[in-house]
Amino acid sequence: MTKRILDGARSVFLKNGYERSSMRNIADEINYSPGTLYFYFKDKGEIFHKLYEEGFRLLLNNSKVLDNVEDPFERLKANGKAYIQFAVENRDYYNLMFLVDEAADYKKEGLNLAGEAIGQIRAAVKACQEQGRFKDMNTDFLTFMIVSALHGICALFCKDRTKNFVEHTTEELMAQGYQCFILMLERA
Amino acid sequence: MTKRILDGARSVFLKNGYERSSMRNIADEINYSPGTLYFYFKDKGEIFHKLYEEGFRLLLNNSKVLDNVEDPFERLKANGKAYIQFAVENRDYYNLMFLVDEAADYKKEGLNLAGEAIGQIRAAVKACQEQGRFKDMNTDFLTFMIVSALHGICALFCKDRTKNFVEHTTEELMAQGYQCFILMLERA
DNA sequence: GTTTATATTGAACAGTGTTCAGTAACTTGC
DNA sequence: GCAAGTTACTGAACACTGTTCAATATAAAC
Repeated sequence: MTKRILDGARSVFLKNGYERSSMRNIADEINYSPGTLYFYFKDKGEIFHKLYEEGFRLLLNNSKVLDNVEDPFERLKANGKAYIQFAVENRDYYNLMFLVDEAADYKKEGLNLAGEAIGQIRAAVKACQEQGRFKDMNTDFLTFMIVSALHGICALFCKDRTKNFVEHTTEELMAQGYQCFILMLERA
Repeated sequence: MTKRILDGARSVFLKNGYERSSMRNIADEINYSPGTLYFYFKDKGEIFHKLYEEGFRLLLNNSKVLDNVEDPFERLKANGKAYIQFAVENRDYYNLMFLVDEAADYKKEGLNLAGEAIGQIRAAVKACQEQGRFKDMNTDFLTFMIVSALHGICALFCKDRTKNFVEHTTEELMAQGYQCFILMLERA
């Protein structure tokens, strides 16, 4: 049962992180012998990739409801907020999706989930421009910049690099830092 | 000779990445027995941390010369540019410094190198504010936002997540994305 | 009931970080 | 010069890692 293995892997990966989880850990979790995992999956990386996909579907489902927001700038703002919220609520998924090297080996093949997520942001940016906002800016570069800012906030959070702002909690930093960013986008 | 070990470790770590480098790899590189490394260093993490420090000194030296730039906003812009340039030219150091979990375990003790780097940005932001710029924004949140944007650009680069912008090269994306960001800061 | 397909095992291989008794090579004191 | 002491270094061993594979058990088909 591949589902049983994935359930075990999810539990172990999201508890200890990818690098610190072993095939034997997963096998023990579901009372399997380590060899059995290789009957259903090519290697550790393939199990990883299934959870990587799972994370993206979660993220994309979260942001799909925001397509209803008509005003493109409001939609852009909501997308960013949802993105950060996803990272906070699913820190371990976020790590798997964006900060584990393993992902790079599988990125090319098949459906491009990261590209789909970026596509949503890009579409909102473009709609903003057609409405008169960000007139003098290149769509791709602006999109990349926005994605970078969002990812930066989440990556600092995921790798525990927020302790240098002693005056504020991590949650406050992320929320208020994002508000700052939005404020700047509004004025640009 | 700790220097000999660090030279070997630097060469191996920066070639294969931290997780994919073994103590035996390092020992082989300098014709030592694996056990010898433990005579000079407590564990793999301690070797890592020495190179982590090395990376920060490199980064801080790069940006120290920018203290001469009198205008605070120009200084801020130059700092960001130098930061991105550092990541491009020292991708593996950047990974070690900001994207390897190991670092978290050593973060607390002694001199806070990351805090020093952030302090420079913060000082420039504050000077900008005293000059009338970013008047209505909180210094810490704005600093965090700027650091996030810079880190986001570099983290996407380091983890090879720039392939979704097929139209442009990675270098172009980083440079132009940063220009976009600067443009927005200018108008805020 | 026998054959065939599917599941599952656990030992084995080469690799990992780490420890440690043993040895070699210098330094010091006389 | 020679013994004592310190420092440097070795390589085997331990428990772990991902992965493979012959052997075995379970289920399905005829």
